[in-house]
Amino acid sequence: MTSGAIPPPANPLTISQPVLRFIDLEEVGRSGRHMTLFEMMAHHAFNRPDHEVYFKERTVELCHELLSGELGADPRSITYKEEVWEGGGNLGPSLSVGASGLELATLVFMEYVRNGEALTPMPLTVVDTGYGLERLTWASQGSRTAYEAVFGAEYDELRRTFPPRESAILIDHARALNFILSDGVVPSNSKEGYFARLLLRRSIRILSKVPDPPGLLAILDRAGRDIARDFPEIGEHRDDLHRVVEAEIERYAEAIQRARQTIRRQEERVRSEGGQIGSDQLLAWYDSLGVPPDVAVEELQRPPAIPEDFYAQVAARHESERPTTDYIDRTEGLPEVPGAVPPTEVLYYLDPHTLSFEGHVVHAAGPWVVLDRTYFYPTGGGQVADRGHLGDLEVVDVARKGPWVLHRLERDAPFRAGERVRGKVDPKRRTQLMQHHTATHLLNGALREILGPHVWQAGAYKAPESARIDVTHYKPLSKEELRRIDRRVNEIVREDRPVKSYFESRNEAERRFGFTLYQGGAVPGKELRIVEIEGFDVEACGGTHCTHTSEVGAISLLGVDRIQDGVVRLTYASGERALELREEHEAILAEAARRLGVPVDHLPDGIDRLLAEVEETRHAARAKAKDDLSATAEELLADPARTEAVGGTTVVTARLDLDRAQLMELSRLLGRVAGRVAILAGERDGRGVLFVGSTAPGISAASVVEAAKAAFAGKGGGNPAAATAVGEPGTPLERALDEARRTARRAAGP
RNA sequence: GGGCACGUAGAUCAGCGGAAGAUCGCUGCUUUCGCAAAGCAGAGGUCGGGGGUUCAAAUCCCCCCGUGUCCA
Repeated sequence: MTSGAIPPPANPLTISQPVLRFIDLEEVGRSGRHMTLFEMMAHHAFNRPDHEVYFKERTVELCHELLSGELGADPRSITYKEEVWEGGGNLGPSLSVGASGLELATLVFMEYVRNGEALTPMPLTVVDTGYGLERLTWASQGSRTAYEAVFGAEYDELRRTFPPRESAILIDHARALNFILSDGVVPSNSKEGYFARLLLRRSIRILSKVPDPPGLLAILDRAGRDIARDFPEIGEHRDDLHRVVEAEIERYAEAIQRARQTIRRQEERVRSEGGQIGSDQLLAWYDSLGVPPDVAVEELQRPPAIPEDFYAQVAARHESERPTTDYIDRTEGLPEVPGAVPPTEVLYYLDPHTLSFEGHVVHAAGPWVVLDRTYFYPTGGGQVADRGHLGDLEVVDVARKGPWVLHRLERDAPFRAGERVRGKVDPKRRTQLMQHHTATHLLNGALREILGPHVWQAGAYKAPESARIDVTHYKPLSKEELRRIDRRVNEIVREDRPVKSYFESRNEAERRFGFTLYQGGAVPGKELRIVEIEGFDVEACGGTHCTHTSEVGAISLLGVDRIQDGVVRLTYASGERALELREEHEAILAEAARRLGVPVDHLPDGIDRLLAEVEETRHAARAKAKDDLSATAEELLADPARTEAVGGTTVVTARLDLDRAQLMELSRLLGRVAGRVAILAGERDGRGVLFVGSTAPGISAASVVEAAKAAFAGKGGGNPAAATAVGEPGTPLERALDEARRTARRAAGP
């Protein structure tokens, strides 16, 4: 709007909107004036050379009239401080307006565009103002802090239990939470969800510090009551908001519970090693376990002092982090189109059923072709592009760039500008995409209906093979919820409701359907394309859709994932593709049943039997291996050539055709009786392996191996009970074995 | 989006380069009219997945996956 690309909805324009501000979070309750949420009122003017609305003088005049006239401020107390404002590449002078030292408004006059160091005048100048409603309220009442003026009785009520700062934080957070939670934000560990979590957990912490505290839900309700008059959805979503908050309370309690346990164990370990918990450990616990320092200290027997600047130190821990922005440029790889090329008339919006058409080539470069009109749908809104043919050539991709639709052909386009060309959209693919897109809207509607109004689309993707929708939700979907969602969407399909796609003015659409229209994100423009599934779901959407729900065909849910904290993904297919998948699945089941030799309906039992059999076989094999080794052990002990008694120690020496693990097991069996030394040799990949086990007191297996390993250039080691070494290929393993035996004998000898 | 912590038996966790453990739960036996309880015995593990280093990896390194948490 400031650049003039999009016309303002009105000129002059007034707006009033709630604004969330998190950077001053620590100041809330402390400064007496900061809040996480406030109402910002504004009046704007967009001055074109041919149409001057108003600029500096009139703006100041209007502001002054409001403050001194309408609101009755003493004109002598009103101050104007001149500053330079810069933002979004634009800059200009600004005035900070205050009364009796309190800043009430900012008046910005955008005049210049910055290009590096150079400033060029803007094609249109803009008046941008901001008046803080809460500040005006405060100024008009003259109370000690803004909280008393703004929150009134709700604040006073909390003051009976809490100190001023805590009372202010509680009521401030409760008001902000009412807004963000009823706006579809679900508490989570990233992005806006984290702000919701932060506000909730800060509130819970404050409440937990007093005995018998008021309930968080009650505080939220009280804070929401007033604003629900202007924002009715806050009242309407009350029950859903309660469920979201309750889930978060529970989750936090679990996290703290786990953390307490971890803290106790860690202190025990540190103390057993003679150490002590330091304040740096408190920081680490807060960071990784989420446990506030005062809670951690409760668990410790010898707690460190909590640093005064604890939260500043937390911030310092995160200072060196550099957020990388994975900015994806959708127009990357697309060719430049000369500005003189006329924009493409897009016909798929109005008529998704016409798939064969004629158009004129208006631009062609390499494989890319722009037509004057097209029915090809370009990739966008989470729906992949159509395929088909232009003339005899295959269209392999379709993309949108600015006002043009670009068709990419399988090879360089033989067309010249002005040429007439026949386009054919692949009907099977298009039908499937339409079914998946409409199915996505159906799922979105059903999810909101069944899970609650906090559900908001967080992403979607519609391909011919399958489609998926990501929605905000605070816990995993239960089997029962999935079943109900499945039933509900297929019910709407069977009811054959009309799906209407039409254009409507933004204001009118918002008035009729509310902001839930913007499931796919904000859409620019004064006109919106609305896709309305009658009586069920309405969204602003540019995709191609069926005209009746029955055309979608049966929808099969294929999977559900939690893709991140607070976001659930459903994958599904409908129409022909759903049938294909069903056939595939049935074939897999039939084949599995055939291989198991059971009827399909006995498959689970058949698998159980098979698993039991496998288990049994494994058991038997293990037992047999053990028996074999036991037999070997008996043989060795009975063989005078391999077993000798020295003092109270029995030394068993043998070279066997066994691997490392088997040598180890055999040594263990020989060592069942105390006072035995097992010196066993085997081979692996042409290298000699020596394994020594000892249950004889005073004879260390490690020292035996240490003494013997030089004989076969071995590397290895171990502990007093067991040790092993592997030699170089071609070295005499026998010598190592002898050396080990001599060492053991010497150690055992009298 | 980034940092940190954590993934080991059905559950909760210990072990942090040398022969996979504890507690609870489970099964059996002893005891009891029976239950609870106790004692004894036993089953249960590709130590999240994949690479690498090493004579030797649950343990060290790298890459994934999952969970938690803090910060934008």
